[in-house]
Amino acid sequence: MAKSVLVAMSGGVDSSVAAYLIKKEGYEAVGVTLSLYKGEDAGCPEKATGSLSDVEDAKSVANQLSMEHCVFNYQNSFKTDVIDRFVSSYIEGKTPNPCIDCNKYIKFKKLFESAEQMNIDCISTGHYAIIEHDKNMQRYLLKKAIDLTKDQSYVLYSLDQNRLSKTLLPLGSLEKSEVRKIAQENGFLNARKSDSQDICFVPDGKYADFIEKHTGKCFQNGQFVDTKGAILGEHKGIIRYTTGQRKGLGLALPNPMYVYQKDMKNNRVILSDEYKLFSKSFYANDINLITKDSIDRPLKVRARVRYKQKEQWATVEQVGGDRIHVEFDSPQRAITSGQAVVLYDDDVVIGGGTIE
RNA sequence: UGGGGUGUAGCCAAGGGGUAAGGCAACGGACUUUGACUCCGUCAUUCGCUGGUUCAAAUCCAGCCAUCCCAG
Repeated sequence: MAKSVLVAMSGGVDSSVAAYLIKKEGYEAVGVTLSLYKGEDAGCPEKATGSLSDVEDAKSVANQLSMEHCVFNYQNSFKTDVIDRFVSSYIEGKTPNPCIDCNKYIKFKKLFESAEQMNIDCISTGHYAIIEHDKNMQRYLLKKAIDLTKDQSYVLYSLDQNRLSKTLLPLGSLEKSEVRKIAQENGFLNARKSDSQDICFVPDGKYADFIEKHTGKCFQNGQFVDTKGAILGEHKGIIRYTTGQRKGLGLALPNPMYVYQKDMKNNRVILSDEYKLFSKSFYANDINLITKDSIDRPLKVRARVRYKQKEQWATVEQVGGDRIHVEFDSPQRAITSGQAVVLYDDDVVIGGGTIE
Protein backbone atom coordinates (compact mmCIF):
# COMPACT_ATOMS: atom_id res chain seq x y z
CA MET A 1 0.00 0.00 0.00
CA ALA A 2 1.23 3.46 -0.86
CA LYS A 3 2.58 5.51 1.99
CA SER A 4 0.32 8.25 3.19
CA VAL A 5 1.57 11.80 3.39
CA LEU A 6 0.22 14.90 5.02
CA VAL A 7 1.27 17.86 2.89
CA ALA A 8 1.44 21.27 4.51
CA MET A 9 -0.01 23.68 2.00
CA SER A 10 0.30 27.35 2.78
CA GLY A 11 -1.39 28.50 -0.36
CA GLY A 12 1.88 29.56 -1.94
CA VAL A 13 3.61 28.20 -5.00
CA ASP A 14 6.22 26.14 -3.24
CA SER A 15 3.99 23.98 -1.12
CA SER A 16 1.54 23.61 -4.00
CA VAL A 17 4.25 22.20 -6.21
CA ALA A 18 5.44 20.04 -3.33
CA ALA A 19 1.92 18.59 -3.12
CA TYR A 20 1.90 18.04 -6.84
CA LEU A 21 5.21 16.16 -6.72
CA ILE A 22 4.16 14.04 -3.78
CA LYS A 23 1.01 13.09 -5.53
CA LYS A 24 2.90 12.37 -8.72
CA GLU A 25 5.18 9.99 -6.92
CA GLY A 26 2.18 7.93 -6.03
CA TYR A 27 1.76 8.75 -2.39
CA GLU A 28 -1.61 8.91 -0.85
CA ALA A 29 -1.64 12.61 -0.09
CA VAL A 30 -3.79 14.81 2.08
CA GLY A 31 -3.35 18.56 1.97
CA VAL A 32 -3.57 20.65 5.08
CA THR A 33 -3.43 24.37 5.60
CA LEU A 34 -2.43 25.52 9.04
CA SER A 35 -4.38 28.27 10.64
CA LEU A 36 -1.77 29.90 12.83
CA TYR A 37 -3.18 33.18 13.97
CA LYS A 38 -6.13 35.39 13.50
CA GLY A 39 -5.79 38.03 10.86
CA GLU A 40 -6.75 40.84 13.19
CA ASP A 41 -3.91 39.86 15.53
CA ALA A 42 -1.55 40.67 12.75
CA GLY A 43 -3.43 43.85 12.00
CA CYS A 44 -3.80 42.85 8.40
CA PRO A 45 -6.53 40.26 7.89
CA GLU A 46 -6.08 39.74 4.17
CA LYS A 47 -2.45 38.83 4.29
CA ALA A 48 -2.39 36.38 7.13
CA THR A 49 -1.34 32.79 6.71
CA GLY A 50 -4.35 30.62 7.01
CA SER A 51 -6.46 33.58 6.05
CA LEU A 52 -9.25 33.04 3.61
CA SER A 53 -7.40 33.73 0.41
CA ASP A 54 -4.48 31.49 1.35
CA VAL A 55 -6.80 28.71 2.38
CA GLU A 56 -8.72 29.16 -0.84
CA ASP A 57 -5.54 29.01 -2.89
CA ALA A 58 -4.44 25.84 -1.16
CA LYS A 59 -7.88 24.32 -1.54
CA SER A 60 -7.96 25.17 -5.19
CA VAL A 61 -4.65 23.45 -5.85
CA ALA A 62 -5.59 20.45 -3.76
CA ASN A 63 -8.75 20.23 -5.74
CA GLN A 64 -6.88 20.26 -9.00
CA LEU A 65 -4.71 17.47 -7.70
CA SER A 66 -7.74 15.51 -6.51
CA MET A 67 -6.44 15.66 -2.98
CA GLU A 68 -8.39 15.83 0.16
CA HIS A 69 -7.76 19.16 1.88
CA CYS A 70 -8.39 20.31 5.39
CA VAL A 71 -7.52 23.16 7.73
CA PHE A 72 -5.96 22.60 11.14
CA ASN A 73 -6.29 25.20 13.78
CA TYR A 74 -2.97 25.57 15.55
CA GLN A 75 -3.57 29.05 16.82
CA ASN A 76 -3.08 28.16 20.45
CA SER A 77 0.22 26.40 19.90
CA PHE A 78 1.39 29.08 17.55
CA LYS A 79 0.65 31.69 20.15
CA THR A 80 2.51 29.99 22.97
CA ASP A 81 5.36 28.40 21.02
CA VAL A 82 6.05 31.03 18.41
CA ILE A 83 4.51 34.40 19.21
CA ASP A 84 4.99 34.36 22.97
CA ARG A 85 8.54 33.09 22.63
CA PHE A 86 9.22 35.74 20.04
CA VAL A 87 7.89 38.46 22.27
CA SER A 88 9.65 37.37 25.44
CA SER A 89 12.91 36.97 23.60
CA TYR A 90 12.71 40.58 22.50
CA ILE A 91 11.81 41.66 25.99
CA GLU A 92 14.97 39.94 27.22
CA GLY A 93 16.92 42.02 24.76
CA LYS A 94 17.52 39.27 22.27
CA THR A 95 16.65 39.03 18.61
CA PRO A 96 14.73 35.84 17.89
CA ASN A 97 14.10 34.06 14.64
CA PRO A 98 10.44 33.01 14.79
CA CYS A 99 10.63 30.93 11.62
CA ILE A 100 12.91 28.52 13.40
CA ASP A 101 10.50 28.10 16.29
CA CYS A 102 7.62 27.72 13.91
CA ASN A 103 9.35 24.83 12.20
CA LYS A 104 10.46 23.31 15.46
CA TYR A 105 7.21 23.53 17.38
CA ILE A 106 4.52 23.77 14.76
CA LYS A 107 5.35 22.29 11.39
CA PHE A 108 7.58 19.56 12.69
CA LYS A 109 5.85 18.91 15.97
CA LYS A 110 2.16 19.73 15.99
CA LEU A 111 1.79 18.65 12.43
CA PHE A 112 3.57 15.39 13.19
CA GLU A 113 1.27 14.76 16.09
CA SER A 114 -1.73 15.38 13.89
CA ALA A 115 -0.37 13.03 11.25
CA GLU A 116 0.13 10.31 13.84
CA GLN A 117 -3.40 10.74 15.07
CA MET A 118 -4.62 10.39 11.53
CA ASN A 119 -2.43 7.33 10.97
CA ILE A 120 -0.55 9.12 8.26
CA ASP A 121 3.05 8.00 7.73
CA CYS A 122 4.90 11.13 6.68
CA ILE A 123 4.62 14.83 6.31
CA SER A 124 5.79 16.98 3.45
CA THR A 125 6.47 20.67 3.14
CA GLY A 126 7.66 23.09 0.49
CA HIS A 127 10.99 23.77 2.14
CA TYR A 128 14.05 23.92 -0.03
CA ALA A 129 16.36 21.36 1.56
CA ILE A 130 17.29 17.74 1.06
CA ILE A 131 16.83 14.86 3.46
CA GLU A 132 18.89 11.79 2.71
CA HIS A 133 19.53 8.50 4.42
CA ASP A 134 23.20 7.74 4.81
CA LYS A 135 23.78 4.02 5.02
CA ASN A 136 27.26 4.25 6.43
CA MET A 137 26.26 6.56 9.22
CA GLN A 138 22.91 4.91 9.71
CA ARG A 139 21.44 8.36 9.92
CA TYR A 140 19.18 10.68 8.09
CA LEU A 141 21.00 13.78 6.94
CA LEU A 142 19.70 17.25 6.30
CA LYS A 143 21.43 18.90 3.37
CA LYS A 144 21.34 22.15 1.53
CA ALA A 145 19.00 22.52 -1.40
CA ILE A 146 20.31 22.35 -4.96
CA ASP A 147 19.12 25.91 -5.47
CA LEU A 148 21.43 27.59 -3.00
CA THR A 149 19.68 30.92 -3.41
CA LYS A 150 16.54 29.39 -1.91
CA ASP A 151 18.15 26.95 0.49
CA GLN A 152 16.29 26.70 3.80
CA SER A 153 18.36 24.09 5.58
CA TYR A 154 19.25 26.78 8.09
CA VAL A 155 15.73 27.03 9.47
CA LEU A 156 15.37 23.25 9.75
CA TYR A 157 18.37 22.44 11.91
CA SER A 158 16.13 21.45 14.82
CA LEU A 159 14.82 18.32 13.10
CA ASP A 160 15.80 15.06 14.78
CA GLN A 161 16.22 11.59 13.30
CA ASN A 162 12.63 10.64 13.90
CA ARG A 163 11.31 13.72 12.14
CA LEU A 164 13.81 13.52 9.33
CA SER A 165 12.90 9.91 8.67
CA LYS A 166 9.28 10.85 8.17
CA THR A 167 9.64 14.07 6.24
CA LEU A 168 9.56 14.51 2.49
CA LEU A 169 10.93 17.66 0.95
CA PRO A 170 10.31 17.29 -2.76
CA LEU A 171 11.62 20.75 -3.68
CA GLY A 172 15.16 20.22 -2.46
CA SER A 173 16.47 19.15 -5.79
CA LEU A 174 14.67 21.76 -7.86
CA GLU A 175 15.51 25.27 -8.84
CA LYS A 176 12.95 27.89 -7.89
CA SER A 177 12.43 28.65 -11.57
CA GLU A 178 11.54 25.02 -12.19
CA VAL A 179 9.04 25.14 -9.36
CA ARG A 180 7.34 28.15 -10.86
CA LYS A 181 7.33 26.46 -14.21
CA ILE A 182 5.66 23.36 -12.83
CA ALA A 183 3.04 25.54 -11.17
CA GLN A 184 2.45 27.37 -14.41
CA GLU A 185 2.23 24.19 -16.48
CA ASN A 186 -0.36 22.85 -14.12
CA GLY A 187 -2.30 26.06 -14.12
CA PHE A 188 -2.02 26.67 -10.41
CA LEU A 189 -3.60 29.98 -9.62
CA ASN A 190 -0.68 30.91 -7.36
CA ALA A 191 1.99 30.21 -9.99
CA ARG A 192 3.00 33.83 -9.97
CA LYS A 193 2.25 34.61 -6.35
CA SER A 194 5.19 36.41 -4.81
CA ASP A 195 7.47 34.76 -2.30
CA SER A 196 6.68 35.30 1.31
CA GLN A 197 8.80 37.67 3.31
CA ASP A 198 8.84 39.42 6.67
CA ILE A 199 7.54 37.75 9.79
CA CYS A 200 4.29 36.06 8.76
CA PHE A 201 2.32 37.25 11.77
CA VAL A 202 3.68 40.80 11.41
CA PRO A 203 2.94 41.42 7.76
CA ASP A 204 3.59 45.14 7.94
CA GLY A 205 7.12 44.53 9.21
CA LYS A 206 6.60 46.65 12.31
CA TYR A 207 7.48 43.98 14.82
CA ALA A 208 8.01 46.46 17.65
CA ASP A 209 4.50 47.81 17.29
CA PHE A 210 3.27 44.24 17.28
CA ILE A 211 5.08 43.49 20.54
CA GLU A 212 3.69 46.59 22.19
CA LYS A 213 0.22 45.70 21.07
CA HIS A 214 0.61 42.08 22.09
CA THR A 215 1.92 42.85 25.56
CA GLY A 216 0.00 46.03 26.13
CA LYS A 217 3.26 47.52 27.29
CA CYS A 218 4.90 50.60 25.98
CA PHE A 219 8.65 50.45 25.86
CA GLN A 220 10.04 53.68 27.19
CA ASN A 221 12.40 56.00 25.42
CA GLY A 222 15.96 55.87 26.62
CA GLN A 223 19.43 56.97 25.79
CA PHE A 224 21.73 56.21 22.92
CA VAL A 225 25.26 56.22 24.28
CA ASP A 226 28.66 55.51 22.81
CA THR A 227 31.00 52.87 24.18
CA LYS A 228 32.43 55.40 26.61
CA GLY A 229 29.02 56.27 27.97
CA ALA A 230 28.60 59.66 26.33
CA ILE A 231 24.99 60.37 25.48
CA LEU A 232 24.32 60.59 21.75
CA GLY A 233 20.58 60.96 21.70
CA GLU A 234 17.29 59.40 22.60
CA HIS A 235 15.97 56.04 21.43
CA LYS A 236 12.32 55.17 20.94
CA GLY A 237 12.11 51.99 22.98
CA ILE A 238 14.83 49.41 23.30
CA ILE A 239 13.01 46.57 21.55
CA ARG A 240 13.22 48.55 18.33
CA TYR A 241 16.94 47.94 17.98
CA THR A 242 19.09 44.95 17.30
CA THR A 243 22.80 44.30 17.19
CA GLY A 244 24.46 45.63 14.07
CA GLN A 245 21.55 47.85 13.15
CA ARG A 246 22.32 51.10 11.40
CA LYS A 247 19.06 52.41 9.97
CA GLY A 248 16.35 53.96 12.03
CA LEU A 249 18.51 55.43 14.74
CA GLY A 250 17.53 58.92 13.68
CA LEU A 251 20.87 60.34 14.75
CA ALA A 252 22.84 62.75 12.62
CA LEU A 253 26.40 61.95 13.52
CA PRO A 254 29.59 62.49 11.52
CA ASN A 255 29.83 58.78 10.73
CA PRO A 256 27.42 55.91 10.48
CA MET A 257 26.86 54.31 13.86
CA TYR A 258 25.61 50.82 14.63
CA VAL A 259 23.93 49.15 17.56
CA TYR A 260 26.71 47.52 19.54
CA GLN A 261 24.92 46.30 22.66
CA LYS A 262 21.67 46.72 24.47
CA ASP A 263 21.83 47.56 28.14
CA MET A 264 18.41 46.32 29.18
CA LYS A 265 18.95 47.18 32.83
CA ASN A 266 19.49 50.85 32.14
CA ASN A 267 17.33 50.96 29.04
CA ARG A 268 20.27 52.18 27.04
CA VAL A 269 21.37 51.33 23.52
CA ILE A 270 25.11 51.38 23.07
CA LEU A 271 26.34 52.46 19.65
CA SER A 272 29.71 52.03 18.05
CA ASP A 273 31.60 52.15 14.80
CA GLU A 274 31.21 49.17 12.57
CA TYR A 275 34.58 47.61 13.31
CA LYS A 276 33.64 46.99 16.92
CA LEU A 277 30.81 44.72 15.81
CA PHE A 278 33.17 42.02 14.71
CA SER A 279 33.84 39.16 17.07
CA LYS A 280 34.94 35.55 16.86
CA SER A 281 33.58 33.53 19.70
CA PHE A 282 30.26 32.87 21.40
CA TYR A 283 28.15 30.20 23.08
CA ALA A 284 24.93 28.66 21.87
CA ASN A 285 22.42 26.57 23.76
CA ASP A 286 19.30 24.59 23.06
CA ILE A 287 21.28 22.66 20.51
CA ASN A 288 20.29 19.90 18.14
CA LEU A 289 22.82 17.67 16.44
CA ILE A 290 21.91 15.68 13.38
CA THR A 291 25.05 13.97 12.16
CA LYS A 292 26.20 12.83 15.58
CA ASP A 293 25.01 12.43 19.13
CA SER A 294 27.58 14.75 20.61
CA ILE A 295 30.72 16.64 19.72
CA ASP A 296 33.45 14.83 21.62
CA ARG A 297 36.40 16.88 20.52
CA PRO A 298 36.90 20.26 18.88
CA LEU A 299 35.39 20.05 15.46
CA LYS A 300 36.26 22.10 12.42
CA VAL A 301 33.04 23.20 10.75
CA ARG A 302 31.53 25.92 8.69
CA ALA A 303 28.92 27.95 10.45
CA ARG A 304 26.28 30.55 9.84
CA VAL A 305 25.04 32.91 12.49
CA ARG A 306 22.15 34.20 10.43
CA TYR A 307 19.95 33.13 7.58
CA LYS A 308 21.50 33.77 4.19
CA GLN A 309 24.99 34.20 5.54
CA LYS A 310 27.79 32.49 3.70
CA GLU A 311 29.25 29.81 5.96
CA GLN A 312 32.48 30.68 7.71
CA TRP A 313 35.13 28.39 9.11
CA ALA A 314 34.93 27.82 12.82
CA THR A 315 35.84 25.39 15.56
CA VAL A 316 33.08 23.97 17.73
CA GLU A 317 33.27 22.37 21.12
CA GLN A 318 30.46 20.99 23.13
CA VAL A 319 30.34 22.28 26.68
CA GLY A 320 27.83 20.40 28.74
CA GLY A 321 24.84 18.58 27.45
CA ASP A 322 23.03 21.31 25.64
CA ARG A 323 25.59 23.94 24.89
CA ILE A 324 28.36 24.57 22.41
CA HIS A 325 31.18 27.04 22.09
CA VAL A 326 31.91 28.36 18.63
CA GLU A 327 35.09 30.11 17.62
CA PHE A 328 35.32 31.51 14.13
CA ASP A 329 38.62 31.58 12.31
CA SER A 330 38.03 35.20 11.43
CA PRO A 331 35.83 37.76 13.16
CA GLN A 332 32.20 37.91 12.09
CA ARG A 333 29.96 40.92 12.04
CA ALA A 334 27.24 41.35 14.65
CA ILE A 335 26.84 37.91 16.14
CA THR A 336 23.44 38.38 17.70
CA SER A 337 21.97 36.79 20.78
CA GLY A 338 18.72 35.00 20.00
CA GLN A 339 19.63 34.17 16.43
CA ALA A 340 20.52 30.63 15.43
CA VAL A 341 23.93 29.27 14.63
CA VAL A 342 23.88 26.39 12.19
CA LEU A 343 26.90 24.19 11.61
CA TYR A 344 27.71 22.69 8.25
CA ASP A 345 30.03 20.05 6.91
CA ASP A 346 30.00 21.11 3.31
CA ASP A 347 26.34 20.69 2.29
CA VAL A 348 25.35 18.70 5.33
CA VAL A 349 23.82 20.27 8.41
CA ILE A 350 25.66 19.03 11.47
CA GLY A 351 23.34 20.79 13.86
CA GLY A 352 22.69 24.13 15.43
CA GLY A 353 21.59 26.09 18.44
CA THR A 354 20.49 29.42 19.77
CA ILE A 355 23.15 32.07 20.26
CA GLU A 356 23.39 33.19 23.89
C1' U B 1 29.05 98.40 25.72
C1' G B 2 34.02 97.48 23.20
C1' G B 3 37.05 93.60 20.39
C1' G B 4 36.99 89.07 17.62
C1' G B 5 34.60 84.69 15.28
C1' U B 6 30.52 82.38 12.74
C1' G B 7 25.81 82.18 9.74
C1' U B 8 25.22 77.00 3.11
C1' A B 9 19.29 71.25 3.46
C1' G B 10 16.63 68.15 9.52
C1' C B 11 22.23 67.79 11.46
C1' C B 12 27.50 68.34 10.13
C1' A B 13 30.14 70.46 6.18
C1' A B 14 33.05 71.85 1.23
C1' G B 15 33.24 75.82 -1.96
C1' G B 16 36.81 82.56 -1.41
C1' G B 17 33.62 85.76 -8.97
C1' G B 18 31.37 81.55 -13.59
C1' U B 19 26.13 78.81 -12.29
C1' A B 20 25.67 74.75 -4.81
C1' A B 21 30.85 68.54 -3.23
C1' G B 22 30.49 65.03 0.50
C1' G B 23 28.90 62.65 5.15
C1' C B 24 24.90 61.67 8.69
C1' A B 25 19.62 61.40 9.05
C1' A B 26 15.08 60.73 6.32
C1' C B 27 12.20 58.70 2.39
C1' G B 28 11.51 55.15 -1.82
C1' G B 29 13.10 50.61 -4.12
C1' A B 30 16.10 45.93 -4.66
C1' C B 31 17.55 41.78 -1.69
C1' U B 32 14.96 38.40 2.05
C1' U B 33 10.02 32.87 4.71
C1' U B 34 13.54 36.24 11.20
C1' G B 35 15.74 40.82 13.08
C1' A B 36 19.55 43.13 10.75
C1' C B 37 23.50 44.21 7.13
C1' U B 38 24.21 45.52 2.05
C1' C B 39 23.02 47.71 -2.65
C1' C B 40 20.39 51.30 -5.83
C1' G B 41 17.58 55.81 -6.13
C1' U B 42 15.47 60.60 -4.20
C1' C B 43 16.64 64.75 -1.14
C1' A B 44 19.02 73.41 -1.44
C1' U B 45 16.51 76.94 -8.60
C1' U B 46 19.64 78.49 -3.73
C1' C B 47 23.81 79.92 0.47
C1' G B 48 20.92 84.91 7.60
C1' C B 49 18.45 89.61 5.53
C1' U B 50 18.61 94.13 2.46
C1' G B 51 21.04 96.91 -0.88
C1' G B 52 25.54 97.74 -4.07
C1' U B 53 29.74 96.41 -7.67
C1' U B 54 29.85 92.99 -12.05
C1' C B 55 28.10 90.20 -18.32
C1' A B 56 28.03 86.89 -13.96
C1' A B 57 27.82 87.01 -6.50
C1' A B 58 27.16 81.66 -1.71
C1' U B 59 31.76 83.95 -3.05
C1' C B 60 33.65 91.13 -3.39
C1' C B 61 31.57 95.80 -0.74
C1' A B 62 28.05 98.34 2.79
C1' G B 63 24.35 98.19 6.34
C1' C B 64 21.27 95.31 9.34
C1' C B 65 19.89 90.78 12.00
C1' A B 66 21.19 86.29 14.64
C1' U B 67 24.60 83.59 17.39
C1' C B 68 29.26 82.34 19.93
C1' C B 69 33.81 83.70 22.53
C1' C B 70 36.87 87.25 25.15
C1' A B 71 36.93 91.80 27.82
C1' G B 72 34.06 94.70 31.59
